[in-house]
Amino acid sequence: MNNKQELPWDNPRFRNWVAVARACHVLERTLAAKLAPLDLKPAQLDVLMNLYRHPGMSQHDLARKLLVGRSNITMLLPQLEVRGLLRREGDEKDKRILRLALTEAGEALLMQALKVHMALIEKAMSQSTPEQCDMIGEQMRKIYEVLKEA
Amino acid sequence: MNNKQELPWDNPRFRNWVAVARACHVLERTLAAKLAPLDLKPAQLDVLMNLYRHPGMSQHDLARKLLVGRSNITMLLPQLEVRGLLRREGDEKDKRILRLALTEAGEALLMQALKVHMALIEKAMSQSTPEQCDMIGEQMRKIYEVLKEA
DNA sequence: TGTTTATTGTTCATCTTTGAACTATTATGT
DNA sequence: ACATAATAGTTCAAAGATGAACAATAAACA
Repeated sequence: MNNKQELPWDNPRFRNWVAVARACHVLERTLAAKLAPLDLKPAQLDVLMNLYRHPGMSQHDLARKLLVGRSNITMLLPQLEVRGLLRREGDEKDKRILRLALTEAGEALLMQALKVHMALIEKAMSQSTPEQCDMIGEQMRKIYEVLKEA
Repeated sequence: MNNKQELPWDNPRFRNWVAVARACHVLERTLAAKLAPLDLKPAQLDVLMNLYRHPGMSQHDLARKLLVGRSNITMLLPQLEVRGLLRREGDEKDKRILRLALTEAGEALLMQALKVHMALIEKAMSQSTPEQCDMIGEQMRKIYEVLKEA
């Protein structure tokens, strides 16, 4: 009963996805190290990035964008609010909702952090042609869509 | 001073990498949900997979493979050892080293978990042609190599 | 040999993340 | 209007991950 041929490691999709996961993991850890001088963690940078692009979003929206629980956001935001990087103001129509936005300081720190992030990604993907890079992004967006509602 | 054109979101590499990270994140969370019935977490599955492929490896080797700290391994292994999924035996030549290997039960559980993992990856990457899939894996392995020694 | 340096694994304090239970507010349905 | 559902955010306890300090062992080298 030799079922070695059915092992995942012989399957290209499996092997290649493992490579994706490993690349993600190592890039995340490298980013954490490079962000340390700014006293910022990857999760916090994700928050700042999303608030920059979607000012006025609620904590619930933010949690969904970041693929984390709402309680995680609750624990994460006060640190950034105390540092004066973002504002939270109650929605006037719906008193349950807190609307989030970056402050000037938050935007300034974000720009510094983005330089670091950008440089790292440039370095990581410097081996890919623009066509390869776009194709990768396209496939990954498909994967996200397939799994989002699973 | 309009520097919008220099923002990362206008950079294809940045946008595409964000898609990679999101796909990774959502697949990891989906995997965690699908592994729950086996009482196994993704990190534990990673351990079992590595021990299957590299029986006799040390905890230090395992930590490097998984891109985590040694202390993480120390905290992770006893749970699996108590469940009878793996063995730890001291190396005879070097008494510092503990050699790791799966038990029969560990191998059996791994096979079940791999079915789940495999099915999920198949579903996620079903939209990609074999050529696209291989190219993605190739690029990701390059990224890993570039960042490994950063 | 004897001393210093490196390596392996553990411990521990700290930080992060998670999910369930809870409060307050809004929406729905009768 | 009133009761019931659903939603936004918080709290809290438990689990996970991290890195520094440590003990035991091995390696390097004088």
